[in-house]
Formats: sequence, structure tokens, C-alpha cells
Amino acid sequence: MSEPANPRPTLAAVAALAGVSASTASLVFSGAGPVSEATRARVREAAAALDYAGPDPTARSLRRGRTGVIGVVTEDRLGEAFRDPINLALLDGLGEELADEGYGLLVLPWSGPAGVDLSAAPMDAAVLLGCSADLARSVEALQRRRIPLVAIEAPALPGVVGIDLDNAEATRRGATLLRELGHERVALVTLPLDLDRTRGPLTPEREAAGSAFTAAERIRGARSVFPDTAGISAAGSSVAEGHAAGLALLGGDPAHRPTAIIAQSDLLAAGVILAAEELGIAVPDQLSVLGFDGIRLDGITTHRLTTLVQPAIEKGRAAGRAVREALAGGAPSSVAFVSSLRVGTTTAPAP
Amino acid sequence: MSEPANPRPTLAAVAALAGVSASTASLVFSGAGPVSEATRARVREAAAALDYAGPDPTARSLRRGRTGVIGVVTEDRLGEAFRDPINLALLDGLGEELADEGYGLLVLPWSGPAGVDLSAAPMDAAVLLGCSADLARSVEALQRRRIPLVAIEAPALPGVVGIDLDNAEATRRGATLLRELGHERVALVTLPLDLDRTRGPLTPEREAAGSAFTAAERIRGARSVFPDTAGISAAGSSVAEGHAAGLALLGGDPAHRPTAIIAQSDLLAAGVILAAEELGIAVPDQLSVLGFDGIRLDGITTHRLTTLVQPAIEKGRAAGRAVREALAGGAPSSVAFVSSLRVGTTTAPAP
DNA sequence: TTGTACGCGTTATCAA
DNA sequence: TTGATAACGCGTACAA
Repeated sequence: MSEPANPRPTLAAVAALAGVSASTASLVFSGAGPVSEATRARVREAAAALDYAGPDPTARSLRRGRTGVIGVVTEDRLGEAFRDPINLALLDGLGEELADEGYGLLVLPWSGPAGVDLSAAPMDAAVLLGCSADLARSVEALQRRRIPLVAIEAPALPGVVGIDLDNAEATRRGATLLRELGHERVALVTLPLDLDRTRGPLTPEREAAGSAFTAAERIRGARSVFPDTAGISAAGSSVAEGHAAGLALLGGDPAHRPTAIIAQSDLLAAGVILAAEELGIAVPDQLSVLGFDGIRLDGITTHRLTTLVQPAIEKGRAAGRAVREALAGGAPSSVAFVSSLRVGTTTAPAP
Repeated sequence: MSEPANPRPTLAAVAALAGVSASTASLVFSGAGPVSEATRARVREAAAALDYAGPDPTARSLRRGRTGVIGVVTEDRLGEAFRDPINLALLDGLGEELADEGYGLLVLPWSGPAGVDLSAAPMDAAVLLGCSADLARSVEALQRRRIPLVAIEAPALPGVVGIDLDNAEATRRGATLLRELGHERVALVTLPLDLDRTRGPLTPEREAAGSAFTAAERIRGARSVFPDTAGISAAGSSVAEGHAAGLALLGGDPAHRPTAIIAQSDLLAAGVILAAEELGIAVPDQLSVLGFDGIRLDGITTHRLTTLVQPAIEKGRAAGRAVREALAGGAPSSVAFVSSLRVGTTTAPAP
């Protein structure tokens, strides 16, 4: 006398128990269409009796042609991708525009051939978060599915809505400030150049082989002011990485050591400052440090970082709105955001 | 002469073009079943000609009864939930066990009635991340769907696999250390007590009304050593919140001010230390600080925090494994993890 | 090795 | 206001 398995009841079962047709029962749950109070009550009763959870999402998706899911394609391991405050802000913005509208966000860590199969994940649209590397391949796989695609800071691609940032121009403005302060020996601490994310000195070969769009753009902006600037590419956007890069750049002969460092993120910049302090190099008197992002650095440093503030949440919102517009049948256009230079206490005239 | 719309081709269309039946074409894409090289090639060709992206995920899900999606139910706004390093570590662990197996993670921010509809999201199983509040209601909605449920640090619930932590016992061990060091005036800085997340002094009313399981357990552990300990509940797990709480607790008369503070997270503890330093209170000589979590505090503080190290990634992995086991037809059992006290440089004998 | 038949659980359309 | 019918796009017995 074993308890019978209790399989998921179907709409048909509920309808049968209520003594109505499946289509009528469907109306009760979807709310679309006129149903008499009496039958509505009977159907609800039957549903309760069977412990019916409502229409099966998969069947509904198939029938309606919509899943209510938006894919968010990230390049990294999951935790890694979301350790970047900028991506978190983006997620917040996306959430405001999408999750609050009832969409779920399907996070798809995708690095090249590994990871989730982009062509098999159920979704109505996709947002590409940090996929500048190998972007083309993932876009290709997704475009075949005829779903709207939104890419954050990626090279322009036909049929893909871009949410862009003035990475080169903004960095150029920051570099110009340093130049005006008299700096000549300037070094770079960049974001990872590619999927490998290995820390190491910038070389023409490594830069050429790099696939990270944002990093490359910011390098370009810096070089437009300091043409031959060298530096180090970090293995991630973190205080620890900035610290390591800072030690490497600042450990040498004081006469030749850089008087300013352009870091490609605020976390990297904070790490550089930490390294400088450890080495007894005063910021900003002996070393100016420029960041990028404009995030809050609670507790990490007491300096007010000079940095390029980017509208990260706005970028997420714009991406979310683009998705909604596309799903509504519209043809959203790309958006370009601009960063603003916020001068803090980490930049000063060259010593 | 407008370009005709290019609708998503179906498997049937591909089959037709290739001159085979739909079922044969299906075999080509699923790989299951023997197909001659010749027909396989013809089907692939037809698919290429039509720019076919592969079987429709939704239809496939309906037919197979699996979506390949695991829901991750979070309590907060998205960015907020992932700003907690512990949740990030959990996500990493989950990713290792699930994303690497091809599952996508569907992030569902759910706070009470608002947010995504849990009964409408397509998923094969769900992991409840920080849903101790209002847990019962979300579990109810999900259990009707007959999908496996895994809850991280939640009150035991029938039919839900628990991934638990010794929050009370671990805190008790930390508190015991403080007691042995001679501390008597001890204050708490707790995680948010409920969904409201308002910062404020602990009162019996607020504690009773609180719904956050982890916070309550850790309070319980602390009180088992210091029965009447009061304190402040933070509005989140961040350095800034810890800082604010620290200022409030330490600003008073030195003769009555606490000599030790038990913070319920490392970020809160770091904030408390910052506040103490601002007030000229030396850590650990004049104030001992205890954290919880055992995360890396790169750059935030130079102290080595005395804290309770919890195996966060392991928790995520365990949750992922439980999901896989349940999906494979097994009956995974709950797992209880233990934290270990790591004594650093932020605790010392009471002054 | 290939094709036929059927159903997965819904919802849209239309007629009653 | 309700019900019958037909898809949605695919996978899987089973038969050929």
C-alpha cells in the first residue's frame, strides 16, 4: 500500500475535475477572457484540490512564443564576473528594467566553446556583458536564433544594439590632466587583455593578441596623450591585482620610476595606491594615480580617487530598455554613454 | 520589393529541404540514433542553407520535460544580493557544479509578492539563497511545482534539502574566546533582521519581528555567552554599514563603551574597525573585533581579522550537487557545514 | 537506416 | 459565457 506518486497535475486534469473544458480553465488562469464567477470558483477549487501550481511554464512558453527569460552572457566564471562592481551596477540597472517587469535573468557564463550552450538556453533576448573576446562567435550562435541582442561595450556589430562608453576619449581626458600636471613618466595598469587573464607587461604582441575591447580602447586613449606608455596588464579588476602591478611598476630606481599611473579601474587604482604606500611613495606628492569607473571605495582607501566616472547603472537600464523595446517589436538604437573626469586627491603636479 | 521577414526556421523545414522526415532530422541534431553519413550531411546542409540554429529550446524542453535551467531565488535586488562576498562564493560553487554541467542559472529576485513570479519561471529545480524571510511562502509556491528545492541556511522545512551552517554554535565559540579574554561589555553588529533592512538598535520587539534566520541564529549564539548583549542591526553587510554601526556604538563615554564587538560579517567588522580608528580607539588594545565569514579583505584593513571562517564555496558546491542528485532521481539529504574560529590580530585581552 | 504516428501542456480561434 | 479543434516545435516509440 505504497503512496502513489503524485505527478504534476495538468490544466486538463483541473478542468476535468471542475467539469469544464481545458480552454475555459485556461481562461481562469490567464485572466484573459470572460468567465462566470461560478465556473471560476469551481476551477479554483479543483486546482486547490489537486494542488495545481498553475500552467506549466514550458508549455506556456512554447504556445506563446515567449519564455519571460532574458539571457545575460558573461565571459567569466560566475562569481568572478559579479565581483566587478561595474557589472553589479549593470545588473542592478538591468534588474530595474527587466526583473521588475517580471523577466528572469538567465546567467550564462560563456567562454569560448566551454560552458553553457548558447543555442540551447531558453530565452527571449540576450545581453552580452563582458564578451568582447570571442564576441563574434557568440553573436553568431545567438543571431541564428533571431532573438534581440544587446552588447555592452563591444565593437559595433550589425544587428546588435550597442550600449557603449567613451573609453578611449575618457581616458584621453584623464591622461591630459596628468600631462598638464607635468607628468612625463606614466605607466598603465590595464584590465585583462584576453580570456587568459595573465598578469604581465604590456608588449606589442600581447596587445595585438588581446581581445578585450574595453582594455584596448582605454589603452588607445592613454596612448593618444602618452604615445609610448608601457605598463602591466592585470589578471582581473581587483585591489590585489592592482597591488601586485603597483609593486612591479614602483619597485625600481626612484629616478626612473613612473610619476603617474593610469589604472583602468578604481579597484586597480586602489591597489596601486596601497603598493605605493607600502613602498613609502607618497600619493599624490610622489605619485599620481588615476582610476576608472567612479565606484565607491568604502574603507579601501582614504584618498578621494581621481577617476573617470561612468554611468554604470544607467548603462544597465539602457540595456534593459533596449531589450524591452526590441521585444515589443521596436528597433532600439545603440546608445553611447560618456564618462566624466572627477578630480580627487590622488593627482598632483609631477615631483 | 521589401525583403521578406525571415522567420525562425523549424526542424520540419530543414527536414523538408533535406528531403527527409522530421524525425530523421531530429536524430541528426540530438545525436541519438543511427543516421547514415549521407543523410546527415544533407540535413546539415539544409540547416546551413536555412540558417537554422538548432532545435527550439522551448519545444525541446516541453518534449523532454527538462529545461536545463536552475532557479536561484534571491531576496534582494540583484546587485545587492551579489554584493555579499558569501553569496558570490556560493554562486561560484553552484557554477562549478551546475553551469559547468551545462545548466543555466536563472536569477529570480523575489521579495514577497513583488518581483518575478516563481510559479511562472521555467526551471528544473530551485536554490533558495537568502530567503529566510518569507521563506515559507516561496517554498509553498515552488513545492506545488514538484521541483527539487535546496535552501541555504534556512529553517528546516519538509521536502526541502537544507545546506546549513553552525551559525549559533560558531558564534558561541567566538564569543567564548572574548569571554576568556576577559571581555564583559560586548556589543553586537548584526546582519539585517528582515526585508526592511533598517539600521537600528536591537530591541526585543525588532528581534521578535525579524525574519532573517542567519542573523537570529548568530544572535542566539552570542547570547549563549553574553546573555544580555545589545547592539545594532545593520541595513546590509557592508563596510559602510559597519562603519555607521561602529560610530554609534563607540561614540559614547569610554567608561561604558563596549570593549568588544561581535560583527556578523567580516565587512561589518571591517567597518567597525574603521570607525574605531577614526575615534582614536586602538584595535585590539582598546577594542576587540570579531567577524564572521572568513573572506579576503584585500586592502580594506591591514589587520588580520579574528573571524569565523565558513566554507562558502563548499556550500555552493553542495547545493549544486544536491540539485544534480535530485534531478537524477536521487533523494539528497541535507548537509551541515561547520565554521572554524580563526584568531587574528583584532582580539586581545580586555583593557 | 528511415519514416509514421503521437503526445508533451498550453492557448488562440472560432463556433455554439 | 463556454467548448471543440488545432496548432506551438520537437522527440520517441514502433514499424517498415
